[in-house]
Amino acid sequence: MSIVKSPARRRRAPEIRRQNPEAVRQDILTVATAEFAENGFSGARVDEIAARTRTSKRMIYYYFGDKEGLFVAVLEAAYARIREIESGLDLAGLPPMEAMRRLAEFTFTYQNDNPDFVRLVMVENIHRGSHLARSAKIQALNVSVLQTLRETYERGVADGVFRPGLDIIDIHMTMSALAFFNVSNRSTFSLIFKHNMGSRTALTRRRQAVAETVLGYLRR
Amino acid sequence: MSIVKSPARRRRAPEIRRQNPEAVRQDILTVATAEFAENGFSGARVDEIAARTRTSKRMIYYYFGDKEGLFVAVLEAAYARIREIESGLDLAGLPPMEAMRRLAEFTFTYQNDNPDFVRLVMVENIHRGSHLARSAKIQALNVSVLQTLRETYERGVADGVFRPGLDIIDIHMTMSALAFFNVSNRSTFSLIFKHNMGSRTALTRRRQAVAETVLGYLRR
DNA sequence: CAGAAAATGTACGGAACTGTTAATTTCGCT
DNA sequence: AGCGAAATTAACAGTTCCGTACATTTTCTG
Repeated sequence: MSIVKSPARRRRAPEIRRQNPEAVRQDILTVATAEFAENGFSGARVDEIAARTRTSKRMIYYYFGDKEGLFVAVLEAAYARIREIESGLDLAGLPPMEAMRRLAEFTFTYQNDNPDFVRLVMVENIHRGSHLARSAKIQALNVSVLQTLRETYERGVADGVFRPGLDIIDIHMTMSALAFFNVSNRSTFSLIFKHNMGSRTALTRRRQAVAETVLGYLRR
Repeated sequence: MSIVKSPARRRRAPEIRRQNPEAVRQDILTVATAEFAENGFSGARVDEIAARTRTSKRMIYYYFGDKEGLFVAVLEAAYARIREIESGLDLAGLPPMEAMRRLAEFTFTYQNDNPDFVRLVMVENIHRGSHLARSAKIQALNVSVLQTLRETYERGVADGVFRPGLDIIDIHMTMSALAFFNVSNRSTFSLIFKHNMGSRTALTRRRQAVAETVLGYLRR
């Protein structure tokens, strides 16, 4: 899938170059992320992405092959970003209950602050994960989340604060679902129930409720 | 929005007619529902819908104006369907805890059995609810859900089995989120965690976990 | 500095799509 | 029976949009 190699073999004066493949690639990715998140895969326009870029449409096809290739790259980059930040949480130092609350609240806050990520995942699910299926990196990236979760859960069981016998995947799914839905379904939900889910107070309250819900499921 | 009147004024031999506006309308709606759910709004093709219909493309424009009008009609019909079935649940006769469990399990099961509905809602959320915003019916349809939920919750508080002070919307949101996510994010989630969320046993287990989670949040 | 490879700009082909025009058939009513 | 309205058909106009062909410039290698 990667057409371009890392340009680490040139010898000198790397700063003076007029051409800058990596920057061009990144520029395209940034613009494409916004466009795909806003309009979905079919709704996104390659011409529109090209227009908002500092480069031309020709470059999109040069680096990413076609529209689908571009979307795959966008998805990979988005997942890489969230996992990188997520792995920075230091949960091992906290008591299990606190650690779980922290993880739940982080998940909620991150997704709320990064609606583009949520929207990209929605779009990819509409397409039945067909693009993500091509990426080998994805799975490796996400193993760590379960690892952290498992460790925290088992500490909690040993301490007697969590009930035993639960499935790690279930716990993760519950956290993700509650955090995700708050962003993904905000439009229809707010519309139908005339309830502004995006306001500062609503978010604080909901984050609290989500954490409570997760902990309630775990608590002995 | 309704262009066609109910054709109840003809006198005899209604079965022998060659023209049948209501059937044509319904035929279009059924086909369009599948197409929009499968491919999203932008991905859906009017020509494709027309081809799978017993009628022609011109009829789509005749009855629904344009592609957006067709999508609005599809959404309205989908919501009407789910709410109709939902209102058939008789929760007032059950003790509060049982009633809540029943509601949570129904929500889970319905959404699982009707992925097209879930997908249409996803699509509409990608479009920020712009289509649903035109429909006045939608809000009225959903008031009843909150009504039922409120009544059940208050009975539970009076009985001392639910803790007081909770927000009805929060409860509904939690139920919806857990049920919805299980369908909406199945593709990416299953892919990333190599966990088949669609299998019979996984569904039974998860439905149980979802009910537990909701009740855990409510329990005193 | 030459020659190769990488990167980029321009312009356009042609398929895919939405929506329309105009003409025809069927229906409801008196 | 016959008229006006509703329903339906067929063909197509006008865009939009993905992807490419071709040419050119820039950078790298030896």
